[in-house]
Amino acid sequence: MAIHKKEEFSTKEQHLAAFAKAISHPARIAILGVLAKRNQCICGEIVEILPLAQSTVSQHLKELKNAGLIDGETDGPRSCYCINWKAFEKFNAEFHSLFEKLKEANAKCC
Amino acid sequence: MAIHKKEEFSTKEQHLAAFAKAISHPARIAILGVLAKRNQCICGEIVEILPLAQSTVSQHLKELKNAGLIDGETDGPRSCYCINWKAFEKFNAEFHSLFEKLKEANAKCC
DNA sequence: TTTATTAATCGTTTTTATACGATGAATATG
DNA sequence: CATATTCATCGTATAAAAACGATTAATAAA
Repeated sequence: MAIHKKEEFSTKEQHLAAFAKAISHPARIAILGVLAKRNQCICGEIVEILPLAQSTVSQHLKELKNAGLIDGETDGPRSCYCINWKAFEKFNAEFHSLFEKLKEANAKCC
Repeated sequence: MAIHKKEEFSTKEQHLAAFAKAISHPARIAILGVLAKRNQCICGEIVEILPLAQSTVSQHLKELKNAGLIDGETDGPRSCYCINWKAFEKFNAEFHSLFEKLKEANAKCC
């Protein structure tokens, strides 16, 4: 990609795109599902459920955390994760708002 | 990535992830904005607006089309694109449903 | 204190994404 | 018919993502 051009778009577009990227892998959607069902759980439990190696799961968790969708805190030698519902809600609203704004813009023009 | 593991997740997870990937780049979100505002337009118009080369825009359009989010048909030497609102609505509903299901699963457990 | 458990990080490999210029095919215009 | 316009595709380069095994750091247990 020689040069990244992502910076040349609006903050809103970048923000929404980053969120979309966070959930653009089935493993990460599956992780959110596990966390929702159990409210919170440690990395090892997720590794047992997903068909992925421990290091790979850890990577996906890191990305979800960077995107703000989950929180994680250490509990002894373990790491306990849970969904950040507030952030998730906010992202959900943002996405819905994109859809509504597109429809609105379209209605104005036609 | 040695081996792809995406296939080992559920169809629903794969489907939603693919949709998220389609809108996971600011350029593609911007393209949707342009299409919504003008209802339909040709590739060249989008190229004039975005800070990207013609071939790059064409690639992004192809991805949006593959994801089903836009339709495109040739009009002489031009290619005219527009948003596939039905598909977009469906994806929007699917995404919203993910959020609701996560909340529901979480409510059951706590 | 030694040992085991847990998970993050490192290093590496392979695949995919992003971006561009150049080419080519199709159609429109002179 | 020759030329110009438009855009998709090709080839290429670089960056990022995805996956794994191995290592390491931290804590718990023996």
